[in-house]
Amino acid sequence: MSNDTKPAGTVEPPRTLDGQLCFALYSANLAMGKLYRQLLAKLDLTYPQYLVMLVLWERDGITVSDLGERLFLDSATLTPLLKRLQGAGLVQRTRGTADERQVIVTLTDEGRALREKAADVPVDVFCATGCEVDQLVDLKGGLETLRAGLIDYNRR
Amino acid sequence: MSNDTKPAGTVEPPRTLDGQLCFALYSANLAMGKLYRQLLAKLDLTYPQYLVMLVLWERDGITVSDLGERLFLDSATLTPLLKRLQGAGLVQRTRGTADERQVIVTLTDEGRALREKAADVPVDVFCATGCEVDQLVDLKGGLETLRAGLIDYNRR
DNA sequence: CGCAATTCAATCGCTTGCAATTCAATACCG
DNA sequence: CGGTATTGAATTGCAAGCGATTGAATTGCG
Repeated sequence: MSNDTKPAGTVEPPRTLDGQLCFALYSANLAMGKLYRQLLAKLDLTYPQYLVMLVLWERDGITVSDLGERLFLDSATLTPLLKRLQGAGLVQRTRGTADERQVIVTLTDEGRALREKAADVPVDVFCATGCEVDQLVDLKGGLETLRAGLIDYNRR
Repeated sequence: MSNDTKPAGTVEPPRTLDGQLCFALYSANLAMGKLYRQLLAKLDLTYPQYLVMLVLWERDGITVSDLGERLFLDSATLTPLLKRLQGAGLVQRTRGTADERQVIVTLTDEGRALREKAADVPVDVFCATGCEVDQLVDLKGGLETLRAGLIDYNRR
């Protein structure tokens, strides 16, 4: 569970797989992805597609860039994904009128309706974790702090 | 930072993207991946390839299955990845003698030597997080607990 | 105004991740 | 022993992610 004994006052970075935060993050994310794949199968959504829908259910009619900023993804990932959502009839993509470079992503009636069918997903996820609420709240906070630090660093 | 006000005694699952643990996990993992891509570029390793090397540096000469069990990945992911590592001259793949179904993955001298060149990666990662050690230790523990719960659930 | 710099989305090429399937080798059981 | 079940790795097909580039629209600056 804990690290090896370490000399006081020294930070000893781990050399083992299980000692690394990155692997805990990586593998927990894989496990979460597998859970969502299972839960979202009945909605015919993938996990990233679900995240896009979450954004659109919050704020409909946003640009690809805005979606990307929200999800930390770029157009190389979003464009094909949005085309698949459009193919599934959940989303419409239209060029902006004011600025024709932009593409506005809009929910269809079907896309809006899917929100109800997805309503119990978060509850199912919570149950699947088998964790206490407080623990998950702490975890979420820690992840957000980590993310902020990494993004800060990634932007040099 | 915190959720909306919630009625006492009720767990109210969030409906917003930022309210979801899964998104914190997903996006922190993306940010971590970007950091590793940057740090590993000079080693000509991808992030998953680095994780494989971490395992091999701990225990050389293991099967593809063992690797998969350790990393929560299957042969469909590992086989092409290992072929690329072999192409890079870091790894050798040989059929097991006792059981010819198995493939034993072994480090080459070059693969072993790479360990030294990768020695400072964990330190760099720690610095990049901008977090306190205690915070990261807590986070790692929380992620491992979450992972355990999810894996338990995923196995029905 | 006119032209260079920037921005936005799309595209290409590559590497994961995984469900489903295949094929060979081994284990199991009557 | 012989045949079936299981196991291990590989393969196929698809959906992310992302670096790098492209092309078109807009901005900005002299």
